[in-house]
Amino acid sequence: MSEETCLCIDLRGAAQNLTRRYDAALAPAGISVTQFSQLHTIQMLAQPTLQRVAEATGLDRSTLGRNVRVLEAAGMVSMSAGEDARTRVIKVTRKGRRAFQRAVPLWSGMQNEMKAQLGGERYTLLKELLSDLKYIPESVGGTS
Amino acid sequence: MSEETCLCIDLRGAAQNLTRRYDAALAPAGISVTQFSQLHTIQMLAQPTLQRVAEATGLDRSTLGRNVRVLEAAGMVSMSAGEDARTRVIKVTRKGRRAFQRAVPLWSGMQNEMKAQLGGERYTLLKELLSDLKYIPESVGGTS
DNA sequence: ATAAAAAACGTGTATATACCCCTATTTACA
DNA sequence: TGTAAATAGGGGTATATACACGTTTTTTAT
Repeated sequence: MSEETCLCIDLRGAAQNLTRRYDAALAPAGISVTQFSQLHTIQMLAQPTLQRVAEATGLDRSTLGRNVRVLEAAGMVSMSAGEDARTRVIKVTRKGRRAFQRAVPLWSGMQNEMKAQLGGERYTLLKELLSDLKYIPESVGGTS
Repeated sequence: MSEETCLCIDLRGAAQNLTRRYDAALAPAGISVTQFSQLHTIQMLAQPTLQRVAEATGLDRSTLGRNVRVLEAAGMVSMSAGEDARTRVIKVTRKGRRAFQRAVPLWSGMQNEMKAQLGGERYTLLKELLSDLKYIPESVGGTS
């Protein structure tokens, strides 16, 4: 009798739940898991434009812009004009690097906690399944 | 060399992706997947209070209140004072029921699309893993 | 060289979400 | 019974997110 639950809603619920847990774990470093992830991306890309970061994260450009504004207000990143006058280049500040570094072990702790909770094999499986969900097939049913 | 990705961020990405797909699928019925899910919950609970729905969905009460306000503005639900003067009771309107009914086959289509994309066994596995993620263990490492 | 197309960004608007604090009402207890 | 505690909601504030539209700058094609 129990009805089938919505995969999308279940995914969102799990994401919200984990967000709370990760945010709580990172709190001592003064950043959220969103900020942690974005600082990481910006550092990796080395002075990228908003567009680059948006592509790398899969987020909408305007979303990214607003998220980065939060990081900027917190003094974690700074923006400056790029060579291409249309662009603005993002740099992680010293404060941002320090916060990120402090967050790394806390984040690792949470990742390990999740591996422990799910079990290593199931953790790997979940990562794989989530990776599959990133790809939107043109037509799942097939056209022919 | 490839660095480990954040489980939380991966989950959120998948959830955002699926939300887009489900929303697109439900668009002909005039509701989003959020609204679909909430209409379903409200119908199941039969004239519940905000609190009841919040508990059932695992969302914050204030979040629920704001979501329901959107449904109310769309004419999908109506609110009226409950016996307990502190509460407000939510009812799905005829319009809401019609929209929900029209959405059901579209939603089922998406669910099947996801099963097809992942494969039935992996779909089931994913549901199981997501269910596990709903439970926050007091202490994963164990205290004793 | 110029006009059209494309790219990068900002803003407006809207939903989804959470946390905190305040108010009104109900319940429990002493 | 009268007061303290618990419960249900509302509103403020803030982040995360997307889409549509407009502006500026660069590229491309003629």
